[in-house]
Amino acid sequence: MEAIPLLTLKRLPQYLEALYRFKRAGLKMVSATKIAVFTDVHMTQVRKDLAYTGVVGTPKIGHRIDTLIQAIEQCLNWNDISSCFLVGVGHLGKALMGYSELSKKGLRIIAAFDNNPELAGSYYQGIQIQPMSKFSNLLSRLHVHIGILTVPAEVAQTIADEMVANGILAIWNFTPTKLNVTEDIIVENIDMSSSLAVLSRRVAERLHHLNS
Amino acid sequence: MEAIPLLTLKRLPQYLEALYRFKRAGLKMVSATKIAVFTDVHMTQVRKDLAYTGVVGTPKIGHRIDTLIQAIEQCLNWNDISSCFLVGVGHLGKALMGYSELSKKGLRIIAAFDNNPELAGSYYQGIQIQPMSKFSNLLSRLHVHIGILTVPAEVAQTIADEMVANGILAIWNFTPTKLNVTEDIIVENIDMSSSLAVLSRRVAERLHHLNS
DNA sequence: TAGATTGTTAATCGATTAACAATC
DNA sequence: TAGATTGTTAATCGATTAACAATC
Repeated sequence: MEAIPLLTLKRLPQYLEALYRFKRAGLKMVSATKIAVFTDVHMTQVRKDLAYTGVVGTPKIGHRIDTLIQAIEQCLNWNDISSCFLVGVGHLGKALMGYSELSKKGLRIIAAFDNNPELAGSYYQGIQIQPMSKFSNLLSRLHVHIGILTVPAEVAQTIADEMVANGILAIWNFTPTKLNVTEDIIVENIDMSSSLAVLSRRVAERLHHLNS
Repeated sequence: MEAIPLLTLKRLPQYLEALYRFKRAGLKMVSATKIAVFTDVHMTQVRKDLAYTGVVGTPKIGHRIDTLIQAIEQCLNWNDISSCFLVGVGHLGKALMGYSELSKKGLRIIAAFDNNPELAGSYYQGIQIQPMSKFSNLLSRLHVHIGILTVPAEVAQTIADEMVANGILAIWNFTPTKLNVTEDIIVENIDMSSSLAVLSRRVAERLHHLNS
């Protein structure tokens, strides 16, 4: 399994999105150029990125859409479904629990946890909600590697520690807290702050220009 | 208003987070080194990034934390609050409506919109929910530039078009749909897919290594 | 055949890191 | 004074873009 550049990895889902569209539109073949136009990525970039997936196109023709979808999904490991746990059944947690796209991207939430005793035992979107006390037991029984963290910022570190102590391998962190975990734990942050930083600044620049 | 590199911009909120912590811990001064350790960013990188905010530190001493916070917040325009509209009061929308950090980051949701007639007129977290038909009217009256998009993927483009038609300047897009808008509209995407791509791949690589 | 496309090598660009003089 | 820190210039690194030969 060779390394794929981080930025290539981040672009692959965009290509996939484009490919699904083209497929829905009834197309069978696609060129890097077409994908480039759709995704606003440079044509050569697309070609290079696709090369990382191992696909080989045919000159003058392009790529079979199906083959390309397969290759990218395989690259991202979105073919075989990984089970995961979600901790923190607030609005954000529920949004994810009801987000059907997740299973198309290789992730299935098989249990949710929340310390609110009123929720314990209930179901949401077909997923049972457990008290945090059951986390350890279920994790070891169910071979889960990934934890989704959607708790309030104040308890994020505590819950993350608990996840790690129980043997979780990777945390998808939706909280604004920078988690302090050992090197071997994989952490991916959904970073609203950095996105908002870019948005705010660009809006400010725009308004500034309009006024001068 | 000079340009700040995109990646610098994205790191500034991390520094801010660290600075708030240091401040809460009672510190008055901080060095780039300390921030670097906390954020896992290279020391020199931190120094360069801070330079973009215009602050000047004192050799051997470092920076005043308060000055630094001020400078970064100013850079990101998080000092003066921008009003914004949110469209799509599902779980994700509600999560944002209840997210108090937002106002600390210069954003206040002053109205929410949803086409579910049952919600029309009701309040959530003190924010009134309006039918989409009122969008245009309120926008022109209230001087709003930013729209938060938390609708289902299928209608994202339609609602975005509506926002743009009514004069919105920037869209913070929480849907997985790539919005097709004119050049002059600022779009910032919260891209769960690319984050999940990185997570999935890294987990797959890790498991692959463990098994070999 | 000619045009479109591929894959790849070379050139450019931008961002990160290293090195270092200045200094409270 | 010596160590720690700053700000800045130079070197390195990686990613993007340009150029081009190969080809169905």
